[in-house]
Amino acid sequence: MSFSKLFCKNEPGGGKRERRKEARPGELLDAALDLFVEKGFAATRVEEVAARAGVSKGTLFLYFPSKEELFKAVVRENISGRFKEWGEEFQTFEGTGADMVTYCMNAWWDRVGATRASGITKLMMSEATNFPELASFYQQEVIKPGQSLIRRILQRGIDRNEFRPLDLDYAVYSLIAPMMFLILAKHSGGVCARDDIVLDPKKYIASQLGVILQGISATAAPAPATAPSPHLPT
Amino acid sequence: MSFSKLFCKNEPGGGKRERRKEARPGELLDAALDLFVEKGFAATRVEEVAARAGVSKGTLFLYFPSKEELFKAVVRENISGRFKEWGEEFQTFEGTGADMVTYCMNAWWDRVGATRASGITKLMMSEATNFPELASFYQQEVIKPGQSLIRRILQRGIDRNEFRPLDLDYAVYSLIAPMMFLILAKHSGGVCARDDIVLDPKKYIASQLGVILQGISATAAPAPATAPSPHLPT
Amino acid sequence: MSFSKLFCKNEPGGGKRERRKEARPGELLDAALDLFVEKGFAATRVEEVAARAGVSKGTLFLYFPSKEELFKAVVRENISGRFKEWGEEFQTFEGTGADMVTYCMNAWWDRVGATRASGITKLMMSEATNFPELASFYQQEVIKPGQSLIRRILQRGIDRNEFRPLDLDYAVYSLIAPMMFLILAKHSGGVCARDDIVLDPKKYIASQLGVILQGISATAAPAPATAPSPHLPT
Amino acid sequence: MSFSKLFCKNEPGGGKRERRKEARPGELLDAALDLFVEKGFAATRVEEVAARAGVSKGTLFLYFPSKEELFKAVVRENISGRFKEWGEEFQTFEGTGADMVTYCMNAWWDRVGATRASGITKLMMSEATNFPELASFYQQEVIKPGQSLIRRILQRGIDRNEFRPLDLDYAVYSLIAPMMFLILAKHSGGVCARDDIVLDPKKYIASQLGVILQGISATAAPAPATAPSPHLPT
DNA sequence: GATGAATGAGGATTCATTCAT
DNA sequence: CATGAATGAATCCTCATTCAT
Repeated sequence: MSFSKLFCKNEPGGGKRERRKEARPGELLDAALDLFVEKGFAATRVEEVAARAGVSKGTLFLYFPSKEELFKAVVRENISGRFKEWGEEFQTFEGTGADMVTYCMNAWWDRVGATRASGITKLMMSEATNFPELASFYQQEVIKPGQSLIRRILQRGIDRNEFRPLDLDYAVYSLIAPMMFLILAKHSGGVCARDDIVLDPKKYIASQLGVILQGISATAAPAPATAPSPHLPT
Repeated sequence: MSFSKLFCKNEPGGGKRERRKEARPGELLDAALDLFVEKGFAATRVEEVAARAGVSKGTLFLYFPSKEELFKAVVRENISGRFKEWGEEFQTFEGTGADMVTYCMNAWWDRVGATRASGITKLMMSEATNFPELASFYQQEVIKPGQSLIRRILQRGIDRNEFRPLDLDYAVYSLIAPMMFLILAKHSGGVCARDDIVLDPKKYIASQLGVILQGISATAAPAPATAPSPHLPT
Repeated sequence: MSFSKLFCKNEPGGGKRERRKEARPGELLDAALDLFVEKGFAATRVEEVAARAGVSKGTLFLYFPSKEELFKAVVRENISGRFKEWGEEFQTFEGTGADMVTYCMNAWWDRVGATRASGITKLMMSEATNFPELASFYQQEVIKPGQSLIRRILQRGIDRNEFRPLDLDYAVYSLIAPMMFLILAKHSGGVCARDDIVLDPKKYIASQLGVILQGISATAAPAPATAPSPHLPT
Repeated sequence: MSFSKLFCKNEPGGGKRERRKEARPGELLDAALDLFVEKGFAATRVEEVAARAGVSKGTLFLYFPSKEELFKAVVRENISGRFKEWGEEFQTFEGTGADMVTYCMNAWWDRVGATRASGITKLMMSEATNFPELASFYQQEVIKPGQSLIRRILQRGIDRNEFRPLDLDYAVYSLIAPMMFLILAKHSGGVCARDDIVLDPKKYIASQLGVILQGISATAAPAPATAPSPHLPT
């Protein structure tokens, strides 16, 4: 259930003036998302949010009782609760495990990573400790469904003898970490990747897939036992 | 060269008052690191930092002229400029590429990831846009040397025919992303990983290494061509 | 051109809230003038200024970005740039030099000295070294035009053989010093004049004029040569 | 009775180290005088005073229990209680009234105006309202004795038919205002006089005496009746 | 005595929130 | 509904004063 649905009617009817009026909360949420992602919660001023949405400071408080509630609305609004939908998609998926992983990562990028909503990931990272209830919400709505989905994909590949046996509790991160990193790189002003080499998302995903798929393939030679580092100094 | 070294002499000599004088900046930086990492720059109150360091508000300003300078000092202090040292270590490393990668990731975790200094990664992510000059500094001191080191490790493995040919501009992220993710997971209050399944760092690293090393191995069967997703819907 | 004119429209129209909006800067400047003159810049608290203007602390900062800018505005606002206007008045003045001096001093008192704006003189004295740019401004806007005006008045009298020849570089102070003193006496809590004998401004001016006009008169016997003090001890 | 006499023994005996020690309060008073005159009471930091006196902040509080007491000591120390002494000087003065006035003004300048102690005049002007008890003290010690002295000088001249009859309550200011102005000009960073024409104190005094002495002379033609200004506009 | 590290009350400034228009 | 002027709690920072060494 999307928060903005409560306000933003999709019917195109009505004059431009009226549509704007009705669109206010959505515009505020959009503006707030951008600013919260860019500057963080505390460093974002409500007046700036209002200004970017083209309304006055007071108007913001007509729709959101406080800055904190605005923040929560931004997060809730932009959390893709689409995992059930995706789950069903994969239920009927016909193809190899590799296809499925490939499709999954690309779809995630296209539908979430590449959109403004992906900023929520950075936001949650930065603000989780300041908003524990949002963190819980995020756990329930994103982390757990997301991991479940990935587990099922990997399990399917293992069952089909396409992937080698894996400890799924940890293997999921072989898919999650690269995607998370990509999203963060996009929103973190160049402190994740080199700022002098453009990071092309599609190439990045292809590169990661190349490693991961070979890395979990059942047909590939097993990786050498991870020997303890020979002479690790303190 | 560590910032706090300039202040914090280890000799226990001197009376209580004087000894404290020399320990203050270090104590303040430690307290500030924790709080900035936990709450972010703007949401951290200087009085709280001072209290955690066991001093009063005013004392903090005896050592740092402003909250912003305190923040910069925290970042500078905790950025490990140890890449050169590591580079030399690897120069003389005798072992397989896999050993080297294994050693590298474990060493990174032991020396950086597992320490409080790793919080800087989260901090930079959150505050990079608010402190562009720090972001540049981080680029120069961490991102670029870190990537260089990893490139050299991968190149060595390729040259020795241990690793398959890789586009190094992207392959580096196969090592970086998992480590970054681990560090962030540690500092982000459960919004990176499931909060009901303990994420054991060593197991995580082992799992990642298992995938990565098989994934870049020259002897493993090549990963199936990453076919374009068969029926990706808009 | 008065600063407050930019804000304080005289039309009484508008509701209470709106009317106040336009009156605020003027009210704040008035309150600030009084307090700065009475206590000095540093010893005046912005909250006190706001309270005297009948608003809260925050409101002051709606109109002036800082205490210092408030101070500058107070000075600029109250510096009478009326010397050009006065110059023109004197251009067409028909009367003796004595009339002119008499008129000048009385007009100065009535239009500046007797008003609250005269406090600026004390302010500039006290704060000139703390606000060098304001001191320059005061030089340009008050000191130089004022001296020019007086020079022209004296020169006219000399040209008409009403006044004896005078070194104008110093003679101007025979008019300026008494007026300055009067203004300071008004604003300095009794440390210029005896506090048990009321200093009546008009009588003071008449007395000063009596001495000055006879003192510069061409028809009066020349003052005895200012003999070096006969037995000045160290 | 000079305050610093309590501390500053004049005997030159003792080593350099010891003499410095004994001289501390005097050095602090000197430094404080300069800074209070330059910046005002509130804007002067005790640390700056101490630094200028070459001691540490804590040392200042060994000699003066508070910043306010330091300020009072500065004022008391520098208020010349020499009027009685001067009165006796004039008791036996043999010479014309003009000589006496001339001597008086020059002596005032040499003994007070030209010294650093003259800064007290500016200080009292700026701070009188903040330190009412000092203002009273100044009244008793400076204003009243000073005016008495001048009254006696003028009265003597009138009695000897050298000066025309004068309303002494106001005539005193014909001597006081010019001297006060000169002192203020010296301490007010160029906001009293033009900053592009050097104000030579001796020439200034000569010029003022020229006007004043002719202005109060009994032999000079009376100044024209100070006609009310013919057409003073509102 | 002398020092200067430490303190914390006090003051400038910000900004989320309210509310009269 | 929308506005933006007004508010005042919250926060950074200063600096007179204290006190252990």
